[in-house]
Amino acid sequence: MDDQTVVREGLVLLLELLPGLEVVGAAADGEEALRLVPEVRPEVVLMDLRMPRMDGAETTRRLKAAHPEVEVVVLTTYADDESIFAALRAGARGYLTKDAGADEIARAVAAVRGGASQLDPAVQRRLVEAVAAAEPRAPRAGGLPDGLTRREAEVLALIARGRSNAEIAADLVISEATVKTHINNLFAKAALRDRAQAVSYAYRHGLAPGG
Amino acid sequence: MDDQTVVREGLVLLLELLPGLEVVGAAADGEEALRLVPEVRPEVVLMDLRMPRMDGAETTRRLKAAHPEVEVVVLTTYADDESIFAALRAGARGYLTKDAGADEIARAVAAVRGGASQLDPAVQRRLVEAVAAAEPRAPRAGGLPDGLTRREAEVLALIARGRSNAEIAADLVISEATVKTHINNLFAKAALRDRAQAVSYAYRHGLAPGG
DNA sequence: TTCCCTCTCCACCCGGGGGCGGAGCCGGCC
DNA sequence: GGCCGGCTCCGCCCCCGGGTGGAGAGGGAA
Repeated sequence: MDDQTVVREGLVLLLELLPGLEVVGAAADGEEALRLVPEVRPEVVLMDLRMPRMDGAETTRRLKAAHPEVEVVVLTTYADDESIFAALRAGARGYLTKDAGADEIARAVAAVRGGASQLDPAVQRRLVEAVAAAEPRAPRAGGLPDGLTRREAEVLALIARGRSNAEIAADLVISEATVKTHINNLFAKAALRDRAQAVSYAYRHGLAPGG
Repeated sequence: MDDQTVVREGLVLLLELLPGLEVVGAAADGEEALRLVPEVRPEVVLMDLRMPRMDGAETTRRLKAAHPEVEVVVLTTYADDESIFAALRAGARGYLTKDAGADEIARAVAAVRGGASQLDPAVQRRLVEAVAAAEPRAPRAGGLPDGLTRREAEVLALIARGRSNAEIAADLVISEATVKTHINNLFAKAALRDRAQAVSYAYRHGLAPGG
């Protein structure tokens, strides 16, 4: 799918030449694509990101919602992080730039049909770095930092959830005075000044609920 | 680098046959590799993950710490999530399984030398799915949530760093009154009650420095 | 020009948060 | 038995943080 007619028709011709690959349809924009897919039942959709009326990411999202079995390979000129992650989150499983040759397109299509992926090498690098930069997610089980007790960690988790002392007291069914004691103790142990720093500490050590 | 002598020597022979690729050394385990690298100054290191004495991830971590310019491509039989993410977090920029052909190894080496990556297709799929499943990390450049202004986001980032109002005022070279104004505005926009909730908000939206 | 938004600053109020000292209870360890 | 650490609670003090209302300067858009 591509909004530039010349590009699209050239691409169709190119793809028809490839063995093991059959072009069942072509669309000029997202809305046309969504109409076309139920008719022609493709296994794989090649998707441009920049299109009029509905962009590729949104089209991909709707396409996967309606037809989860259809695999989407993005084929676009842009390879910025924004586009890449938006497309992949929308459900695309391949991502090629338009300087990819016909053989690379064929490999990518074959890969997604086989449950794998074939991405542009630069995109692969972006993903590698995104994964490498992701937090190593501290193990939830045991091992509290700085000698915090279970109760203190529990209070800390509630602080990280934005609860006030009174709310924490209600949550744990203890008095507010006790909450303050726990807080003072954990502040001393973790060298924290106030609850704002405590929230940050909780996130960095994986003690925040869902963080 | 590989601990099985036969495998290692066979690999060396294979790689020597590839154009544009020169084998400058081979090691049986991580410690030997760390000794060898400063001597032979490789551009790219092929790394097995399962090795005696020091595993590939740890070796990669130390190698990148001592020689950040050296690129590491993992070449292993295992492609479970655990191994993949551990290796990439350790600093590897390529990941191949041992059913990769010589040409794929050559492509991977060339890719990392060129600042890109060439991963095993199955590994690519794992990364794509990891990224797709990851929380929609708000884009750092532009696109602030809930209509926050740049200044408000700046103040928020400092709050998330645990700074007091007075410290934030000093950091931004404005009065504390202005800081309080920004804070009140961003609290209203983001529906926050206090700075503890603000820190949590900052982390969830990727506005916290390093979070 | 006019209007709106952003950024800047002021004064006032007050309630929650944080510091400090002290205390009792319980269970585990020496 | 004695001791220690965790959990519970109390009172007191004080200041930072947050709410409100108001105001002026500068810039961009209509």
